[in-house]
Amino acid sequence: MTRKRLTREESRDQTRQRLLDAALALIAQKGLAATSVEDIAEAAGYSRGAVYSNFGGKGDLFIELLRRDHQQATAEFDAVFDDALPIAEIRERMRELYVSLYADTACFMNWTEARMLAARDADFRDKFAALISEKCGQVAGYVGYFYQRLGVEPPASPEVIAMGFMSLMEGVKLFMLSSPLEMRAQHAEAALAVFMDSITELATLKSTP
Amino acid sequence: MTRKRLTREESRDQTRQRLLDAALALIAQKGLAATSVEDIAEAAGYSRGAVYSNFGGKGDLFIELLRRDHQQATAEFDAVFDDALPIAEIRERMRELYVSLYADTACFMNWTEARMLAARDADFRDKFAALISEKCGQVAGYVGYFYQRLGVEPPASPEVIAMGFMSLMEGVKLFMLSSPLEMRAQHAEAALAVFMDSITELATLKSTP
DNA sequence: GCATCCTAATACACACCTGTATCTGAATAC
DNA sequence: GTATTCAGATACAGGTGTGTATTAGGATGC
Repeated sequence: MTRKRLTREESRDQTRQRLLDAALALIAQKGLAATSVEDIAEAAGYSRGAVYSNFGGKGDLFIELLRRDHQQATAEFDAVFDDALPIAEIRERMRELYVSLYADTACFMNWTEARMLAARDADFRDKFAALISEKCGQVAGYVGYFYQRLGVEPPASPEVIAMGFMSLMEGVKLFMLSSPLEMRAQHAEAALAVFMDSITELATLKSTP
Repeated sequence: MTRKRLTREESRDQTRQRLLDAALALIAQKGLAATSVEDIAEAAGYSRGAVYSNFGGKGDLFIELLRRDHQQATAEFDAVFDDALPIAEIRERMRELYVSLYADTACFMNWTEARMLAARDADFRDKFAALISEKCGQVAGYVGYFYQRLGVEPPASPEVIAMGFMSLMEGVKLFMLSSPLEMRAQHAEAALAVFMDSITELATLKSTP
């Protein structure tokens, strides 16, 4: 019971975080359209007024949710991407990070929901673009770094490889969540391995002719 | 004006097809949740009564829409997959079919919407599974056929390769529609080529050691 | 040509959501 | 300790949706 007395600002931030947490879970579960402002507020332990007081509305809150998630991921990403570390260490940490990110189904569902929204709504697409652009840059940096370390000419620009990689991941994950009987976890791994191994094996073969 | 006088059954079928066509376009554009029964009926030139008279409701109509699309794709698929034709001919026709299917954005959006729904709703997932299962079988058959003709051991089961292939396609397409500035058409092609070429090139290399 | 049947239109009852406007009570300032 | 400020609750007005029950009118059968 040593709960610290919160200042106004801290309290407000706590409210925002709780609302975002509730929205994360609910939207992942029911979808953005099926989730009402009331649902979110209630799940967070507030009333609708709290949402309108803290965000412009449901759409605004959703963007904020994506932004927060993106920032968190960026922070974790940056922590791994440290030039001082040996390449093997970076690779291993990156693999762990990827596994943990990939396991987060709620976030995945929300990003996919966002993609659908972006495909349909030009306004949202513009806001979404800023986030995706950064994310692409990060992954492309990682891809370029590894091809450079390997001393192999990449089969396409790092940006293109990065986007292909992300697309493959997202496609496999959505397939798995929507058709779990067809695409079991082991199949997903195998499918990813086929594509990834082909690329890396080919790169390795070409690096030592 | 030689419009044939329709029998009741023909008339009813026409109504159903028009409703499905309208739903196809509207749901692709606005999403399932944001499309009301009234929207669909009105776009098709009917009133809501027509929908409830022909389908169980919006959800039922959506499943029917997917089923119809699946059947059409199956028919086109079967037409190409003819053992009597030389392999090169099949390959070329398959490529054309794939390009035309891939270009159909409205259908793609609806299938992706269906995937999201399936990921969230167990009941829908079961109905969806039947369609996806068949589709996977078709593509897997195609994959197996080609590896067999090539005389190369596939790097994974045809089913797994098929699902990986489908996931990649869908992932790239969704990326392109949601982030058109990042993933332009040429990038999408390049990204697909990287993965596909790696696999086929590797297979070819291994077939002639 | 009349009775029947069936498709689709219309009317109704109910539920839900949004956004704004107003209010309340607790935190801050002096 | 009183006044002020602000986060969040509550009330309200308006709009939209669903599914069912009823109705109208053209197609079918005899």
